[in-house]
Amino acid sequence: MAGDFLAALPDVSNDRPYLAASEDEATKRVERVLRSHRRSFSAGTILKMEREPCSETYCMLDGWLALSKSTEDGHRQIIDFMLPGDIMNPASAHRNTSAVQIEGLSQTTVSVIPNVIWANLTEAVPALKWRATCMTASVRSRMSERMLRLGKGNSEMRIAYSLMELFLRLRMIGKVDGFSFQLPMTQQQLGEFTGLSSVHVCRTMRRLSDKNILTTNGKMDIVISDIERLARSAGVGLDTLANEILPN
Amino acid sequence: MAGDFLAALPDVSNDRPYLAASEDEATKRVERVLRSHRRSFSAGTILKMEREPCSETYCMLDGWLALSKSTEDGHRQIIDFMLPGDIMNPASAHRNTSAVQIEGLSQTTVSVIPNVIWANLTEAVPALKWRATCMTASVRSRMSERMLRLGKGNSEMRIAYSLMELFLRLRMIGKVDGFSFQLPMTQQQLGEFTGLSSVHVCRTMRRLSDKNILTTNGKMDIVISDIERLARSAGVGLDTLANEILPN
DNA sequence: CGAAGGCTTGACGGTATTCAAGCATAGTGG
DNA sequence: CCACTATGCTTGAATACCGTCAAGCCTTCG
Repeated sequence: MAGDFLAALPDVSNDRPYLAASEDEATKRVERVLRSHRRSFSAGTILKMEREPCSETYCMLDGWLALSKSTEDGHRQIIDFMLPGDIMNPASAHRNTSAVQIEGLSQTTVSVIPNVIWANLTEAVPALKWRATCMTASVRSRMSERMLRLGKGNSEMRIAYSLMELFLRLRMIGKVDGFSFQLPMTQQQLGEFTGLSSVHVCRTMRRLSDKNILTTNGKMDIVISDIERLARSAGVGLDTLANEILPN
Repeated sequence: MAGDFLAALPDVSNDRPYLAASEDEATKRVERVLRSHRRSFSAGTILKMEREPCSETYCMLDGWLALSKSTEDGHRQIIDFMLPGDIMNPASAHRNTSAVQIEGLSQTTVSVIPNVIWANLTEAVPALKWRATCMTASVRSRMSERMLRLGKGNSEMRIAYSLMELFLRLRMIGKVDGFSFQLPMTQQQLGEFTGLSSVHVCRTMRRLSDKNILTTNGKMDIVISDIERLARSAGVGLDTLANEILPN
């Protein structure tokens, strides 16, 4: 499991000459910390509410989490999804409360690591710190892309972009089979991600389906049948987007 | 100038026992680096284009910057504004290109510090590193709040929220006089920030003005006359928002 | 004084929301 | 095995919100 957090890393030792412990020892230490703070949650569990005290860093081991915020009148916006290998600190600027609600979309395994321990760990394992830095940039990049489409895109662009983003992220962690993948969420939740009503998500996906850009079976099993046109609908090139939002 | 980046800091030495150089020496070193990389730009200057190579960290000394992304058909979304005291690294996940376009909205002074130098500096001055961490959380928090409103809010909520956010940020750096402040941007640009057309920005601000919530003079000089009702329109409490988005 | 840029207002049309009803599927208990 | 329910997807109709187009006005600057 811990391997997930170190294996995919670029060789950092060349350009960042930290005084690292030996590779093996670092790996073991990371593994130990991840294991000892490991917790599992079933789908639908709310791990943290908005503004609840929070001083932990979350390392995703398996499953999906949704980070969301809600208005007083009950509307909800999903800010981001967390997938295996992702690292997240949900703290607001005040540093001791969570800026978002954290909810499991599926059976989920997470290491919830107190910030003090996390700080020590990243000090000791530069590769992990580097990974966290890349993650921060990755989150910011994809949030920016989504903001652009929330502000200026129509429903087709929003849905197409979201599917592209999730496809790329899932592909990186080996969770797609060719061009098909499954999203553990309802159309309602995809709407909360894209800023659309569930009804309009349905209509928009049908339109994409009618254009033979993708196929669905009504259970959020997606097959992209024309990635080029999907990318065009999303308003971004596949490789361009991959470079921008995937941590390297 | 450098004082701006250290003065407002919380006393970190208590809960984060880094081996810090003496206060004075650290301050001098930060001042030296900031000064030697200082650059000034006039309003309208584009400092960086989207996807342009970028390996620098930006420390705002004076003025306003807008970070934006554009669609192929020419629509633009302003992702965030940078104000004096802010620290930003515009890198995408790929780490060597900028995820956003950077443009000056006013006469601006910035220290543009190569990442290697920045890394050394923050290693040597823990207070600065802590500030950068707070800035990261602050940016993420306010982006989340804005995403919520881009996705689920109407024009009044978007405008009201944006004015609240900018009011709070400006107040923190001493740029408001009571409840009045100036925004160095056109209604077109405020629309690019809120995901609205300039025409609708105009109408919405007029509506807020008709309700006696604020007054404008058509030159982006804003006076908030009823902060409580502005907060209600924005869908957030003033203090709640301050806690969430202002670095402490 | 003329030109340029930005604000304002009206009219119109398009996109997305809401409300409502019907359908399909999976799970439950008799 | 079969109602029965709950949940989510689908589709239609009516409505609301916002964008676009267009014209007029004001201010600033050369």
